[in-house]
Amino acid sequence: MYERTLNFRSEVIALVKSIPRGRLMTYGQIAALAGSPRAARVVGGIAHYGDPALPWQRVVNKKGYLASGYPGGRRGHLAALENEGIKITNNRAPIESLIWWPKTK
DNA sequence: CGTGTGACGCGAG
DNA sequence: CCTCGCGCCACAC
Repeated sequence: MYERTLNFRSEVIALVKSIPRGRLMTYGQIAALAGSPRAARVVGGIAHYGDPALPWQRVVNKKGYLASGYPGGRRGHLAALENEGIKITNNRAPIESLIWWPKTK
């Protein structure tokens, strides 16, 4: 279906908005839930050019490392995450314990 | 309207 | 263990 692409952007936005404070999701995870498991890059693209008001600070890469293009750089990203109670060590977040799954238990 | 780049991820070598 | 390359979609120019 050709409306898959339109849904993709909407899904990504909806997913990002649904991430609770203090929780994290990965780009690949969001991409997969939005319908394209290998479109992690696209999520990054939406993050940069899309709606800046969304809580993108709760989105990190699979290793838990911070985003380079975040406003203020990794430093700004780090500050935003620590502001939510997430402890960052060496530019990396403990995603294993903070990862958030919207529909999974 | 066509092309390039990007806040990523994973398989192969 | 490491480095390299492809895939994916959106958005800027």
